[in-house]
Amino acid sequence: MEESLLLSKKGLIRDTVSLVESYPKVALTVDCIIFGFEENKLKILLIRSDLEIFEGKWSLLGDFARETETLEEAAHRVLLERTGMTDVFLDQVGTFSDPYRHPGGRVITAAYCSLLNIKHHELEITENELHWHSVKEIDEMAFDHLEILQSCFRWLQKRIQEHPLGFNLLPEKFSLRELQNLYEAILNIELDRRNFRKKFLSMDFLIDTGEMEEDVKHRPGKLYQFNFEKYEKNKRKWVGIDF
Amino acid sequence: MEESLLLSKKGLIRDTVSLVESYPKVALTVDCIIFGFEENKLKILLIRSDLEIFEGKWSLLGDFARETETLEEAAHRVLLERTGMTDVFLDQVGTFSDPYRHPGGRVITAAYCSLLNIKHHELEITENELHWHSVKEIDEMAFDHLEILQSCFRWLQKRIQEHPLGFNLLPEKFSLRELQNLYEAILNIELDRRNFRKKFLSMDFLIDTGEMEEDVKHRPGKLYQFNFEKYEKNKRKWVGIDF
DNA sequence: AGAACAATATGTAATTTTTACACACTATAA
DNA sequence: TTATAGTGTGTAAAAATTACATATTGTTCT
Repeated sequence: MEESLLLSKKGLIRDTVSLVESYPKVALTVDCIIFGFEENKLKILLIRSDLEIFEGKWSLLGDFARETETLEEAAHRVLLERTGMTDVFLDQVGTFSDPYRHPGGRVITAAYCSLLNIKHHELEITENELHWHSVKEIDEMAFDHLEILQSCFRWLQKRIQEHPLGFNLLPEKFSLRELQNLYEAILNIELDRRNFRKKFLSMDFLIDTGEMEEDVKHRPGKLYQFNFEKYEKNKRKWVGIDF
Repeated sequence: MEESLLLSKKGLIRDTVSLVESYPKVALTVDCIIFGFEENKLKILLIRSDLEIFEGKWSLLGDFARETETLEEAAHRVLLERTGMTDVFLDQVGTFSDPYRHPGGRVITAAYCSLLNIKHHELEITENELHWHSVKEIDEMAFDHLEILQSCFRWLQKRIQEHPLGFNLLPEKFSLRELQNLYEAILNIELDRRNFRKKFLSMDFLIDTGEMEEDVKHRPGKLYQFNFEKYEKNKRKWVGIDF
């Protein structure tokens, strides 16, 4: 084999830049699926689509990825730009690549899930009618965003049974009832109050704050905190929640 | 608001094509992580990298995605081109987007996992030294492929405990011992023979073929088949394997 | 042919986890 | 003061998991 600028003696590719330039290029975006929990309902943060073709339809928070950032960084940036949040849990759920999913041409999008506490994050920016929607009531969206949402919802259902992610949706201090409502709402099942309590207390990462609920019109329940430290330490051994 | 070609009266974007054209574009590839099982070891199909910068290093089977195919279609195509297989299970595991993961510039890659039976798929094409490698022995790869492999391996470990995917790695007819070897190899644990048998038989999707192992130098075991139909039917109720 | 060997096949008792409940307690509201 | 609607705790039965023992059926060695 003759040596050249493109190929080495052994026929290996030298000019990787030209190689990459020869690939077809596509637009790449991230979409953030931001879950919250309020009034015992799972909610999601949406904006109005700003495309005429989707006039009136709701859309996920998304943006194209910049040249020098990872998709995860892009998702964090979108989250920051839209909600002002930093330091938040984010997980890649999937990448959606139907060539015709965007009316303007090929756009691939990576979906990132985030769970946050609605009360802790008052919406300061409400451009494009940004606000919380009850997940159950959403039946139509712009692009393939309904499909993406459903995919993320299934992911969440599975995830909260394996990891105590749900705590990110609750206030710092919460009652066992609130925790149970969260699980019931997301999994769409009813759970036995006593067995639920037993299960979570036996996992041993709830801290009794000594405080009680206030402003409830019945006997107030104890308030707990999530022991992140203990959870992180015992993570390996911990297998799941299993309802 | 003035109506224009770009914007509607309400300020909504009309020209979606220009919108997408304004996004930065990146090269997009798929990489196939093809697992197999042989000699009681989990294996993966690799080729030699054809980039000089990675001379001698091993690389996943990958290719850029074409303009009109989904990533999943691209993965199926790669699989077909490299192994001749059609009709195979494929699952998206994740998308890797470090801006510097490819020496020639930004290339995003989506990882797809596939499990197949090595004996059923003799390698006809052996270009680029395509062959099976023991997963345990791989400690260096081209690009970020080692990271991708590890990510897929963890995915597989989790997945075979939730779904009977492992059957795709075995011959059509297999003994319980082979099945146990598979689980032990992938999960890297030892399982009690009697309890393992009990667990799988109670799941009730193994068909006793009536046939026995041959060419073994000890008492031959029964051969079973996986009852895909029954599994599909009871999927919803079935929660997992749980070791 | 017979004995040693190396697996398969099956069973069972003890333990742990899950499930299905009952009842006492404490705040609010009438 | 009492009814009501929650919280907080316990417990017995059922189911699942675990830790084992023993019988069976081939091969191999002498």
